[in-house]
Amino acid sequence: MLDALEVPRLDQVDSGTLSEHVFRRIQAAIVKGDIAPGSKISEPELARTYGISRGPLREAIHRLEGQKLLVRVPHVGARVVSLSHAELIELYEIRESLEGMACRLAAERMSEAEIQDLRKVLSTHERDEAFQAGVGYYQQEGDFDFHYRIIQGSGNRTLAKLLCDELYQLVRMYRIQFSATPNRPRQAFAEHHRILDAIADRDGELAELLMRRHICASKRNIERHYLAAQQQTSQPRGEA
Amino acid sequence: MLDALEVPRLDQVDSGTLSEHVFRRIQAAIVKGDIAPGSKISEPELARTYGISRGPLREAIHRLEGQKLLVRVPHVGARVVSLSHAELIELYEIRESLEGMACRLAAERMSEAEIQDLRKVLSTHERDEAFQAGVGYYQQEGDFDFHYRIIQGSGNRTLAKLLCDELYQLVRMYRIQFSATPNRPRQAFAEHHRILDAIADRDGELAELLMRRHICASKRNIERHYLAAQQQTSQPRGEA
DNA sequence: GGCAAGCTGATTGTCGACAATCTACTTTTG
DNA sequence: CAAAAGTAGATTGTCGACAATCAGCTTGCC
Repeated sequence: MLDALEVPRLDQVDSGTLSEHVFRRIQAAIVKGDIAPGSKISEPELARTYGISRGPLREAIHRLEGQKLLVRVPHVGARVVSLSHAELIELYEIRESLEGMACRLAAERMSEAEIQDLRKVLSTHERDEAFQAGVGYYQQEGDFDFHYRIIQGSGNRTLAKLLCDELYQLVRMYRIQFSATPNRPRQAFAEHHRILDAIADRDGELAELLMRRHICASKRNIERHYLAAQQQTSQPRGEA
Repeated sequence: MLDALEVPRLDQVDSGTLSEHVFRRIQAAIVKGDIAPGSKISEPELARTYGISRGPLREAIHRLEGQKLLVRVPHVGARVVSLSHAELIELYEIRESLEGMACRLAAERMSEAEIQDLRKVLSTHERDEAFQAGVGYYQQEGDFDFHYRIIQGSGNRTLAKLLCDELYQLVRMYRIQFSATPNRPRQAFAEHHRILDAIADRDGELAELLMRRHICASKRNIERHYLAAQQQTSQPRGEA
């Protein structure tokens, strides 16, 4: 009778403050693209939408700004972030450095059980997502996301907070935006496997190198995307 | 007659919101150590101190939390951060990776004028601070700080925002706490010179390596500090 | 006498209203 | 007719008060 009475799902509820609740809802809406990048955030409108006052809403907005999902300018208001090509590349360069380091540490510190567990995650992806032809491959989240697990496995909790709490949702947002690339998922999957092999071999140096190359490949993929989009807008009747 | 009338000091004022103002004041108080690490932040008390209501104060607290100078727990309140030994080391490992990268980029992208300017900053430090025997060497701030300039020179604005807007004040806080180390300032100064030489030579690889070693040396210096403090507390009458 | 339960005081979370500021439109002027 | 100034509306910033929650103490019970 006391199954789940006293324990209020510690990992999901995160305190029942309205601010926290609304923060997560808006976060999801932005990452999923339900609120368009670059669009303006109206405090009174959102407050009505979620049925709360502007107080906790403003708190949520500030936290979203900390996650780089919103850009705020005093006396004007907040807008959903819309990274320029250059800014997105810069973000990936930072990831290259940080996740490369995390991967090296993970190779040195992850337990055998964690490694085996991660291998299981990869094969789950292989089974479930191969059918979807990679459509949803990039929409994995949290513990089901390869990169997320590697970072957690680094053992550097400060690094994990930085990457997973602050930058992760932003990366995820753009990951979803670019998820329509045809062959990239299959390639990324192969790269993940090789990275995990290096970790299992406890070869930190190689693991770091492979992770850096993996992120660099994603970066180039985005660059190709932008280039294609630009050609399409500058020469609209070229191939259409 | 219109010298500085219409232009309200763009770089200093940052909008005249109370929130912004109080944010900067509390930030300075924490970094300088006027508010002790680990001490609790009372909203009503601070609101009285600065003569504002709790609204803008809470906004300032949230921004301080984003800079990792405060740690907040729901329904309990905020405390000034007090990094454990392990967390401080983790922070320096992250700096090693990120500032190493920034230094490589700076070697590739900084203009000759910027390099010459930075050399001037170093010699200013040499003249002014050599007399103070390094007491205030670590209290340089913003554009007068070698690391800050290197990061800005990297040209990666996303990286600069991350390091200078979010992590910088935290680093500065601990830099001030550990500033009493006798020989370290002189050594750090020599290392700065060698890093700048590598940048002037446009040797990105070397510049990155030297910066990483420089930060690693700072890290070891901190470790020595902690070790000494621990020996003193565990064996109080050993050397006293 | 020690420990647990209830209570008191203070603190944090939330709300609605007022003031300062910005955006967009209208009006006026060259 | 175009551009600039003025104005109206809405939005953001700020405030004080009330409700929910937590920390520490007193009280009662074993």
